[in-house]
Amino acid sequence: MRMSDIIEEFIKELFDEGNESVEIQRNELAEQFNCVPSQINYVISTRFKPSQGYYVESKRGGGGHITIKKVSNTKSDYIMHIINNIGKEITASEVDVIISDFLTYNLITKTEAKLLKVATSDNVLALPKEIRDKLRARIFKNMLINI
Amino acid sequence: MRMSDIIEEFIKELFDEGNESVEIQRNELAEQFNCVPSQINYVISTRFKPSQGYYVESKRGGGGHITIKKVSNTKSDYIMHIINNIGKEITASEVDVIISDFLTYNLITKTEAKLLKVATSDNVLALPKEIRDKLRARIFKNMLINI
DNA sequence: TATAATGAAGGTCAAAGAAAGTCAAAGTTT
DNA sequence: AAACTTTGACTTTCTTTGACCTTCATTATA
Repeated sequence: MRMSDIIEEFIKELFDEGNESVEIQRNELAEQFNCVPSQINYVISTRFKPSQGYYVESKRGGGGHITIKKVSNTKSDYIMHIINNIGKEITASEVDVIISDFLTYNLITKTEAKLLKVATSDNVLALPKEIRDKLRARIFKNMLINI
Repeated sequence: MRMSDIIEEFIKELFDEGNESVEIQRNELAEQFNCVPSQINYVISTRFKPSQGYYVESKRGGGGHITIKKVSNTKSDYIMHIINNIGKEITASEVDVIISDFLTYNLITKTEAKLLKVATSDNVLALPKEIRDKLRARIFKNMLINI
């Protein structure tokens, strides 16, 4: 196992004790794992990225430290925003646009995309248009809430 | 016997110890069998294809490795069987039972389960019962096909 | 007291190293 | 001849390392 993985694991274990944020000291940690300090930076920048749900702060100088916080994904924020902006009705092609957006930004998996799409497709929702677009909006919004 | 067959056999033996996935190191293995590293790629791409029930992941760089996973293709079989046995209508509670079954057998993720559930729930499908159960069956079956 | 020096952190970046991937040519089998 | 296998040169990706930079707190000095 690589050094970076070991360090990553170590830090993640610190979160396991129910902590929402974890404070480390770069040099201390580097010494503990017998690696150069900058390797800690490498681990943080590859394994604790915002896209992975972490937010990092630090302070230099005497008594400096690095604080890693677990953040509730901005993911849901964006999806929430979309949900709030869908009205009472929505067409299949509007849904399509939103889904490919989500895919582009990696907010949903391919399978999830397919599920969203098929559950809101015209074929499946074989109903009169007035009802269909309303129902689609309801289905879509409710599914999104559960992503 | 060809080198490729020997390597194939060797890897398959690793699975015999009940492992669901096997991790190898390309260079190490190549050295062990006295062949060039790229031959390992050849073996993997000809003998461990998805169509043969395997899924391969890898990582380069220091401590890199290749992970070969056996994928249960009973998955789609079982789901297919369920799909074929859903009639023209289905109730929310029947859907519930099927979903928790799938979860139990790890055929779907939690998110997928939630999506299936919400897209077929009575709340979302606020329609007269005769239409509702038919629509639900259509939505559910079509979603399942896409899992 | 205001400022300068010092030391203690952490940050950056690029080079070196370690694997794995690709692809086409050469060799074998069928 | 067609299909499959072996080989190796070259590429891409990820990790490790180290030299040098910036920031902050504390202590010494004008």
